[in-house]
Amino acid sequence: MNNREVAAVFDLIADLLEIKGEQVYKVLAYRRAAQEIGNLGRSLQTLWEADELRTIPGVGEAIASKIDELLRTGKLEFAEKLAAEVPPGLVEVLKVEGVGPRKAARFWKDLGITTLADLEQAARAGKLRGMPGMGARSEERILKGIESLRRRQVGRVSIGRARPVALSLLAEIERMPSVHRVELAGSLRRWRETVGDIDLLVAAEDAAQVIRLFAGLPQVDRVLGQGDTKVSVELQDGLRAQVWVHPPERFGSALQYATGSQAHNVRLRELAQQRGLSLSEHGFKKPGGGEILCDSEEEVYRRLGLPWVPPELREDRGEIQAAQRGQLPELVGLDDLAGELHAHSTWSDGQNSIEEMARAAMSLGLRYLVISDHSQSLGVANGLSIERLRRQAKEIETVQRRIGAGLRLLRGTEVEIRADGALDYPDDVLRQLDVVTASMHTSLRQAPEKVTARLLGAIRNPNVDVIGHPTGRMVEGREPAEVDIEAILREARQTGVALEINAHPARLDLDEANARRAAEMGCLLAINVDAHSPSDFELREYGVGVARRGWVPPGLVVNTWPVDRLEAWLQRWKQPGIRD
DNA sequence: GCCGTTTTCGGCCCGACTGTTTTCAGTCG
Repeated sequence: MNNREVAAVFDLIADLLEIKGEQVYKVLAYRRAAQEIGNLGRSLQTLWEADELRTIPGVGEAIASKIDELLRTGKLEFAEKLAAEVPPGLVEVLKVEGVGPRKAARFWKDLGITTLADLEQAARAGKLRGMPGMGARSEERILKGIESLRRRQVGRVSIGRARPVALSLLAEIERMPSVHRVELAGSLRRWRETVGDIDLLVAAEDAAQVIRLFAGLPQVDRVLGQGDTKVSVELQDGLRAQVWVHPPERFGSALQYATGSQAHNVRLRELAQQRGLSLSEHGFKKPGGGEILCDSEEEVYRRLGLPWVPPELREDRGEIQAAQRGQLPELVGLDDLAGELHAHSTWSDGQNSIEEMARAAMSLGLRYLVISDHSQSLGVANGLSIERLRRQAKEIETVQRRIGAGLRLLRGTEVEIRADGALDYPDDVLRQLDVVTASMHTSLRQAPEKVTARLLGAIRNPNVDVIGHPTGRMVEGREPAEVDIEAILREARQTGVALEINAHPARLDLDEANARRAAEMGCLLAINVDAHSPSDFELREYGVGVARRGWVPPGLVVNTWPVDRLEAWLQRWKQPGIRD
């Protein structure tokens, strides 16, 4: 069983226990464990073998022994007994908006409802309105919730889809009267790779007006909920958005609250309690009455004795302890990126010429650009034969002369790691290139040993500088190859090969958990956008978001380095005495 | 079920919104 499968079991247990009416803190404990395991960034199997399960936060004696049973037998007796007690179909019912564990349990015990279909039927037949606290409007709401659940299928959408929509909403709100300031909040501001909904935080005097105007925007399909300080809507394209409006003098605490994560906020509120204060989105409440207002986030953190914590770190994954010790990591930023190591042109499957790509990179202030078109076996992407690769080198030279010294063009390739593990160009061809990125695009579903061996082979080839999108995962829709990521990281650390954080929002590979593990181990990384057109350069910020969420400092990212340091690294095997 | 510069037992955040109620429970983030 892999991490995700184990996490799913604990999430299921949490749902079932909740319906059963088990005490909430037990339920929370299972959820916490599921979340930690899901974000572990290293294989649970490895920790299990080393008898280190208890080092995972939120994993104590009971959960550790359940993990042990799962990894040994692939099953969990506790979960099976629970599933016999509480119908697992109710888990779907829980996903309906407005239905929580209490109602789900009532539906089941009073009406025998055990599936989403049962619930729909009962609501249509008007059987729910007799229950305590429920009337005809509740039935309507539940039917709408079921419809919406089916339409949305998956709850979260990729950040690449949500962010542009969010920015356009933000621009609309900025134009509204009495608005001082608008910021993205929630998981978008934290740069999570998927987001549940778009959260926007507004500082304005006239909250009622902002809420009214927002609810009336043409993009809004329907209003899900509306109050004095917030409004929640579903947009025409199915995305959901939530807007909070607070007066400017409370903006800091409100932004902090709306940014989350929930787990981070819980920790902060505990810290506030230790200081005899109560923290909410409105600010701090003092015990005898009286308030402390915070117009900036810095002020919120300062009152808790902490430096400001970057939103990307706010997940309760050690950032609060690090802040208390004054040891928050220095994080790589978009401005740190000096060059791009992964760009395609019309020579393979890019949409623009080398010169167009170069000029676009220059206009963004980049100092170097590697042209890395696909290699010969990747026919679908018009991969370059050795002959075309040679001719391309001449064009790169020509373009370099035309554009001048402002941008250094480097000759590269994205060489295919073939299914048998061999690289798609012979070593003497690779040796003549400045930067070699080796990637897998085919046979990603090979057995773990095989696909890991392919990557290890590429890393050990002294001509290879970067491993491109190492696991082959796609944010929406494709699982990563089953690579032994620990082994890959160890080997990359050993050889000085950089692992790519592919910044394209469809990929984001390495993901944040693997990026964090890589940074912990001191592996070199490269934040590359894999550009196929000039506009793709704009997407680099998504890769930076992943890196920051992975606590990656700028020094480990090779394309933050100036060109002379980069070149010294590229020459690392060519110095005599090394690796002979 | 987890966890400990208050504790190995007794805690474990805080408020808005909804729908149904005359004061609140449930849900959500």
